Parts: sequence; C-alpha cells; structure tokens
Amino acid sequence: MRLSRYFIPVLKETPSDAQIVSHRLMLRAGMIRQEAAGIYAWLPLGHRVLRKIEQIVREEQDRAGAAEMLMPTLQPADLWRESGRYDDYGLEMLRIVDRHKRDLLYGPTNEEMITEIFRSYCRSYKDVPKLLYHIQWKFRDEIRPRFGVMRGREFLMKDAYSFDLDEDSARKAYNRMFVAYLNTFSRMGLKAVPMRADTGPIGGDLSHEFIILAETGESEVFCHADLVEMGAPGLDVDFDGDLQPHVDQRTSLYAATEEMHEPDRFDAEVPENKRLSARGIEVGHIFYFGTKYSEPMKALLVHPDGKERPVHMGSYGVGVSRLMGGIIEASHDENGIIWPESVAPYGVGIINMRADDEETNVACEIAYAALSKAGKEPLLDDTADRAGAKFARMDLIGLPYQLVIGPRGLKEGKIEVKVRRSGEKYELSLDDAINRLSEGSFSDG
RNA sequence: CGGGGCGUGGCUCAGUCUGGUAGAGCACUCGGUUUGGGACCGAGGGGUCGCAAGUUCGAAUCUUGCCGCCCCGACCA
Repeated sequence: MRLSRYFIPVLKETPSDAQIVSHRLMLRAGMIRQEAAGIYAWLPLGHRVLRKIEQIVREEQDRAGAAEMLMPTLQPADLWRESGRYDDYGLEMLRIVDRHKRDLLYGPTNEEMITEIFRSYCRSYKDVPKLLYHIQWKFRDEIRPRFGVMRGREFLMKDAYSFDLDEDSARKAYNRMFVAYLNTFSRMGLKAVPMRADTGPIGGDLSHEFIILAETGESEVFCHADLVEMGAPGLDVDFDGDLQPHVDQRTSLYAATEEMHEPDRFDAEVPENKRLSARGIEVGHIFYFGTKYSEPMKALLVHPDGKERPVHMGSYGVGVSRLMGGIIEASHDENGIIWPESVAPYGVGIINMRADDEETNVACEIAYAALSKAGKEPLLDDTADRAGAKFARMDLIGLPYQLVIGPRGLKEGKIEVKVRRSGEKYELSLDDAINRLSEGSFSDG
C-alpha cells in the first residue's frame, strides 16, 4: 500500500477522552474512531489488525477441531425466554422491537441460539462430540464503557460451544480449547496465564480465565511467576491425543484473579520469590456449564441405554477486539505502538525520504515491488512530508521494520533498516536489505 | 445508577466567576524559503460557542430543562 492513497488519519495531539495507553495510541495512529460511547468505527489500519487477530484465532480453532459457522447478531426474544435469561439479563441486553412488534435483542452471547440449533439436529449419543464456533459482533449495553476497545459495548468475539455426552467427555473438549488458547495468544506475542475462575452454581474446576499481565489491567491477579514464562504447547500438539498433561502442568501452580484469590493458599503454595501479584486483562474465558441450557431448552440425547439425558455443554470465548488493546498495552513505547509481526497491519514500512528525488523514488519502488512479492506487505510512505514527520508517524503506527531510503544514503549505496522494537539500525545495500527482510533474518526481539 | 467533570473551527485548549457580539497553537489553502527525527516567514479560509426555552437593550458567559461525552465506584469477553 502507498501511504499517499491510504487513509491513516494520525493525530499529533492526544485526544482528551482517552486515558489508557492503548486507547490513546489507537486514536493517535488513526486505527479507530469513536461513534458513540463504547462503539467504534474501525479505520483501515485498525481493521487490518483486527482481521489479523481474527485470523489467528480462526486458525487455532480450526486446528483444535472446531467447526466455524456464523450466527446472526439479532436474536428472537423467545429463545431467551426459554432459558429464563430474557428477564435475568437485565439492562445490559439491548432489546429491539421490529415492525411486527416482535421482541428481538442484539445478542450479548449465543448459548441459547446454539443450543436451539444443536437440539434441532442432534438426538443420539452418536451425534456427539461437536465443537462449533463463530466470530461475530456482540453488544452488551455496559453501564459504563471505557478503555477504548477493551471495554466497548459493541465488540468482536469468538465464541465456541461444545456438546458432549457427559462431563468426562466434555472435559476433553475443554482441554482442546485450553490448549488452543495457549497457542492462540502465544502466536500474538502475548504471555497469557490461565487462572481459575468462578464456576458459579456448577462447581468443579472447569473454568479458566486467560489473563495477560499489563499495568492497566482491570483486575488484580495473583500467580506463580513460572506460569508467565511457561510458553505454549506449540502448534504441533496432537489435539486427538491426551491433552491433560498440558493442562495439568499449568493448573498445578497457583493462579487466581481477585475474586478467586485465597491469600493463605497463595502464601502456602508459592515460594516468596515466585509470588507475583499484578494487574491483568482477561482476553479469554473457557467454561464448562453442564446442562444449564440443555435442560430447560430440552437439548436431549438418547444414550446407549436408551434413556434421554440433557447434553453437556461448555462455552469458550475470546475477546477479539479487546485483544487489540491488550496487545498494545503489552507492546508499546513512548513513540507509539510496537506490533508483533504476526498481527502487524503491514510488515515493513518504507520511508521515502525525498519524494522529489528520482533516484530515491526508483530505489523505493524496487524495494516496494520486491517486498510485496515476498509477501511482506510493505507500506510505502511516498508522501511529500518532512523526514521528521515521517519517522514519527512510522514509529507511531508501529510496523516491525522500517526501511529508510534517501539521497544521503544512496550516495554511498546504502539504505537503513530499523527494527522498531529494539531501535537497532543497520546500514545495508538495497539488495541486502530486501533479501534479509524477505527472509525474515532480522529479529524483532 | 450514585459521585465528580466536560461540551467553544478538524484536534488541543483559553474566554464563562465579573454579560458588550469569539481567540490561540496545531491542522488546512495559497506564495516563498527550506528539506535525514513532528521547519520557518507572509497571506487566507473555516465556528448555529451541544440543543431548547427563559432573563436582559444585549447571552459562549446568568437561569431552567434536555442531549452527548469523560473520570471514580458497583458490573462485565
């Protein structure tokens, strides 16, 4: 993409509304525009990152054996009357009446609808297990939206739903999602720690929140420090094999959010030098809830013994739009965003230092064509702006690598590569720079 | 929803207390000088002062109502 025809309305000054760093940087980098409290338009740069995050989530869901589908944003109220949640959900649910005076709602989640779909087609123990997911916009009319896209009213979410014969088999689905989440967040450059979450009336140990540590996190969290650096199982993990060891390895160490925290246990189980208390951002939540919906909604399976019993379900959410804020919170400096390569809107920023210099233009075009061909998705700054403005803007939008091409360097046959994260600069020939960027032989640390 | 605050060119804000008919910086347009880390000089365009009613000779400024937005709290992917 050429910047001269692209649309990145960067802001020099920080909008007064934004308090936390990710919100500020997203506004300043021209990624989003607020249209109402907690409702945002995604401008081209923000939209590209959103799609990259979404795609990683999708790939890891598919790898874990989940099947993608898409449910509507609007749902009939009757579905929610069946589960009893129409009245329970309260004002957070946005209710809409259509021209026929039928009650609708903008879905805050999809348990009811997926249960309705499942029960329509699945009757036998032979029909399970099933693991379905979709990535869809949701709306929760929060009393008080804040923190930009991290706590908006409208948000993009991946939610998966599992259907199994009993709790034991449901645990296998749970473990698939547990491992898939570790890999998903790891691919985005995040260190996500699974923490035991409240299971409500169901009880048991099958609910975890996936938390990334950041100063601006919404809640306080407590965990064994080793969990943070444990890493993910890896993309070659066998999802049809036994995943329990991966889960056990991470659930055997103490990790709890504020509401689940037990100070005495924390002190007893974690050596003093490993006790970590920090702020955390919840980016995923997995939950086994048994027959909570299948029972009232009559999603029943005939078991081998001929008897009907409600199907056992779990749900598994990832806050896709929230993740963007989370990634920025975890990866930025005073000059702007530092995108991990996997979610960066463009791979390399090419800065044309002098758009009126023929030799410079030619070199930029060569680099642009070569990097495009190599799949590096270059963004070429071909504007007539001054050097300082270009550097500042490129730092702000945080592409992992910058290629600086100008007359001064070209005189010596050199151009400059800057690694955004480390600030390291390399003076290279144009060909070397193109080759090394194409191969990915620079490390962004 | 309780508490606090804000709404004035695209952005950041001053002006409101003490009413006199709207300003600055940035951005934008034109001309010139510049050009490797957010240039400089000159000229110019752009504002129903959130909306409505009221008080007044006169309202951005005072009064009332409404709307929107932000922050703290309770609640949430």
